[in-house]
Amino acid sequence: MSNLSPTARVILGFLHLGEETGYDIKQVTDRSTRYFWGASYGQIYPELRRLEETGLVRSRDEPRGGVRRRVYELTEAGERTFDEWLREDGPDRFELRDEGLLRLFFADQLEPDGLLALIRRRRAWFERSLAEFRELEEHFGGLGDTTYGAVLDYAIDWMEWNARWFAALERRISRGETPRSRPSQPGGTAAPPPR
Amino acid sequence: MSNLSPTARVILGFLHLGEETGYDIKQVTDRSTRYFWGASYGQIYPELRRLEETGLVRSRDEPRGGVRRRVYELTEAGERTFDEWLREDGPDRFELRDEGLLRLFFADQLEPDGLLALIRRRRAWFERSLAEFRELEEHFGGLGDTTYGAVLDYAIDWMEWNARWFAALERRISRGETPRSRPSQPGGTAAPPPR
DNA sequence: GGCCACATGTAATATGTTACATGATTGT
DNA sequence: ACAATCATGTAACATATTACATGTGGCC
Repeated sequence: MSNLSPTARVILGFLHLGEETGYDIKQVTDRSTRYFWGASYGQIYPELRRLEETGLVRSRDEPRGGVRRRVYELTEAGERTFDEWLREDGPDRFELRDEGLLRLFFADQLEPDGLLALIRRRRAWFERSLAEFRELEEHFGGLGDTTYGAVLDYAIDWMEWNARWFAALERRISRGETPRSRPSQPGGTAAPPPR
Repeated sequence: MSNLSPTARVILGFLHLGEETGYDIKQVTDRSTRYFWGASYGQIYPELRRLEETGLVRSRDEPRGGVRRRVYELTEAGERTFDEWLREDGPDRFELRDEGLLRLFFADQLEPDGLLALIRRRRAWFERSLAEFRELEEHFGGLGDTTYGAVLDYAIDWMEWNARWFAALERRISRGETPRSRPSQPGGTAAPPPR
């Protein structure tokens, strides 16, 4: 029963991967897990000290020149706890806060043009997101056959799927059709299989 | 510039749709917006009073027998504010907290069987979710050509897509293949962890 | 009598972001 | 000289969940 806070997991994970300081962890989360599990300084630094009290990490001062710098690493207990969490069969937290979806949910009072604008903005947002993830992929140069690479694949596929879904809805609305096309799939096309 | 808190939007939306009491709003969010925008009593009741102070809603006591009951409705200012929010061109909050994805991200240290178990659980979770949404659809008997019906369609399609994506990943791993099927970068077998 | 649904509310707790304060080093 | 980056940290605020307290009315 690992009683880790969600942020603690991110921290243990990145210490495991070799990150050293709280600053490092923040930098790397901002380019990776941010999209499904963020962390701010206000969480990271206090959590690092809690983890040290619990004995899951240890630290030492390792200044770079005059820059104060505290380097952390996992203890054996930390490695074990992290590994246990990875294998645990508990329910995974899954939470979404999506204001665009909320708007669409309540959008029946909008005239077609208003609705169309809303959908168009959403599709555009997903397309920008997609471009962002593709840049990330390019920046990291492939990431090899790693599971974090697979997560990036997932993000890219997901954004593509979203862009397509809302493009299909957009077409329907702009043709003067109603927002639902059931029982057939949007645009008549089934969701694309993962590559 | 509507300065509504997210929960306030949900409340205005459901009052607009005809819900009356804080209790009603909680019931209906639990069967609908919960998946992308939840609300608990601890938010709803205080928020209703704040909205009344701001003049966006008005209320009266309307007991049912001896059961105390406070009925709310939108004022004109409330309707206007809500409509403005629907049309606003601001950025929409989009936040995801997905522990399963976090696990997959860090799963490189697992042996194939451990990884497979993780993926299988995730696929199963999406399949249960899908069934849940389908039940919802059945329960509501179609929902007609409404935008909230379209949101339910979206949820169903999305869960289907997820189940399929992870089923594909599962197949790859169970065949002894690597987690990624993308054309990988030339020269690179094992890329170093992100630094 | 006991349980469930209706109905309102608060307190404690958890979780998290933002803004700010501090200071060294590196590059322009 | 100044901006950016490295690096640590805290305080204030925002947001939200959970658990609890309270009570009516209907049903078996």
